[in-house]
Amino acid sequence: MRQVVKMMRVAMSAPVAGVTRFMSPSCGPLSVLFHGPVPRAIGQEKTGTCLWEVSSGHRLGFLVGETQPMELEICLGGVSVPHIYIEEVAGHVGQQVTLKGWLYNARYSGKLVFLQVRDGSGIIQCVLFKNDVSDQAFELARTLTQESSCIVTGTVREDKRSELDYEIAVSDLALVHMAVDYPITPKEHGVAFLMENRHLWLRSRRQAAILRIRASLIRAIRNYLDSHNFVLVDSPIFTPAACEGTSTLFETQYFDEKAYLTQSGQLYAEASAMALGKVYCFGPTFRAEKSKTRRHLTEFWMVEPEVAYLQFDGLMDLMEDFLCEIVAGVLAERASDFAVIERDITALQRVVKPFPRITYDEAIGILTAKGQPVAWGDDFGGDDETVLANEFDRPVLVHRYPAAVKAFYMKRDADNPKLALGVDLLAPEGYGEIIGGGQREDDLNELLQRIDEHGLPREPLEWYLDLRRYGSVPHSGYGLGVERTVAWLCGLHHVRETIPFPRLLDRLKP
RNA sequence: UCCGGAGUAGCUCAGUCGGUAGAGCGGGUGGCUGUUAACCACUUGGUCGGCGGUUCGAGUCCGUCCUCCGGAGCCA
Repeated sequence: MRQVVKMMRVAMSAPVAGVTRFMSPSCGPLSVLFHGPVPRAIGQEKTGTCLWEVSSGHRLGFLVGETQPMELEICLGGVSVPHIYIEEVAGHVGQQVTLKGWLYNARYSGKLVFLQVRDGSGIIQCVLFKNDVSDQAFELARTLTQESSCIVTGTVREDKRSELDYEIAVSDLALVHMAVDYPITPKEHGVAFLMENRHLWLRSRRQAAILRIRASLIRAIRNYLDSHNFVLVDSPIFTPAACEGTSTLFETQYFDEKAYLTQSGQLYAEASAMALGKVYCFGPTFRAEKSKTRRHLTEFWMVEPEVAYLQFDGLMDLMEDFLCEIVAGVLAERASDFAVIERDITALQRVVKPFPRITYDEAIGILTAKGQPVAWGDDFGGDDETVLANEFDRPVLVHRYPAAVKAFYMKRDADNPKLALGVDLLAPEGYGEIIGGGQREDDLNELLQRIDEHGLPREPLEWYLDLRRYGSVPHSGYGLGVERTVAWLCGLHHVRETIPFPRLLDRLKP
């Protein structure tokens, strides 16, 4: 809280040039309020009022090259007004604070101005009465444009007329930079336009809330794995060749040879698990598939835990416990953001153990009964997953798929070799598969046979086969797609809003 | 890649039967001491996606290309 001990007022008439020095009689912070043209020393060119805080010291010097008159208020020997974030205002009621942010929206009513200011942590309404502030500050408030950066000083007070129950009674306002013709107005816009302006769209209340939820989810994932003694061992982004399946890879030049961007860190995670037991990798993944749906990105983030000596039933237990804890963690941390995006979280609060577990065969039965038959041996489509998920009030685990539709490294079910020990976790409300996992084939000869059946070359997989030559053990793991999970948590129609700068089939910019 | 839809003011859109290019928002000016995507008055603003064709005349009809949107397959 600022406690002004002494105030000096210095009026200067134009033209004044050179260095002006003020000697402070004591140590301590120094606040300077400039009325009129701001000195060049601050790097400003526009007229206005500027709050300049000098951390400590006795001497203040600046260039005055303006041709307009200038007036200074110098507050000496006091404590400067503390800068706080909007999310902290509840703890500063009745106190004078400084907010540093951007203008989100404004309304004017004659001698009264309402500024909605955002600072990344939230949005708060700042009120200026003409009679309570300087003419310069009031004029600035009237002309401040959307997304102009500004510094607000004022008193926090509770007021039910404001959306957040709090508002700032402004005593001073300073311009940092005036924005000109900000493209995204407070009215409605189309998705195409917003995606073109994604770098600015992020500033909107809704997008910021989604990104905070994403960050919270990633933190919850790391917290879970780190606290359960998983070791973070990241997999490479550059990979030498297509090791898995038919998915298209992004090709890039790696000095004198070709390299590909990773489409999964799993094979490397298996090697890491043989070294460190319980591991996970967490990074971007690239798929050059020509997929054009609400569930697909060409670049997305995936966390892939892998555990040595973990077998199939234990894997499903782990997936279940993991998902329950990370969902609960995000709900606890970001309740206000779920409110901002108007997500009804009662469905998310039902994400508790145990999850229903059904076999592929049982899933086929459900789909047939629901009038959406699937031939045995086919994989499920998006609509099939939605029908299955709608049968339950929480995520469902679908396990033991036909081996033919699963990757070469999946271990076969000992009770039925036509089935693979793979499991997908389907999110409720039609969000589909957010986790895919399985027990890995640990027998060298079986694995060689699978590789041949899938028509894959052995040579680039020799290092992977070494894992079955030198102390092979049963092991399992899974991969969770961050964006699909965020889309489900937020109730979004499309994954493109779950990542700051989405990369899609037809979008590489911005 | 396939199927469907759309491109008109900075943004969201309307534009009838082929006959002078429209609205709201935004920007600008003025008004208003409690506004909530504020409101009121005035004002500014156009390569009708590109190219070609039909026609006295094309935003409108035809051809073609481009871009975007939605969906499918594949997958997280």
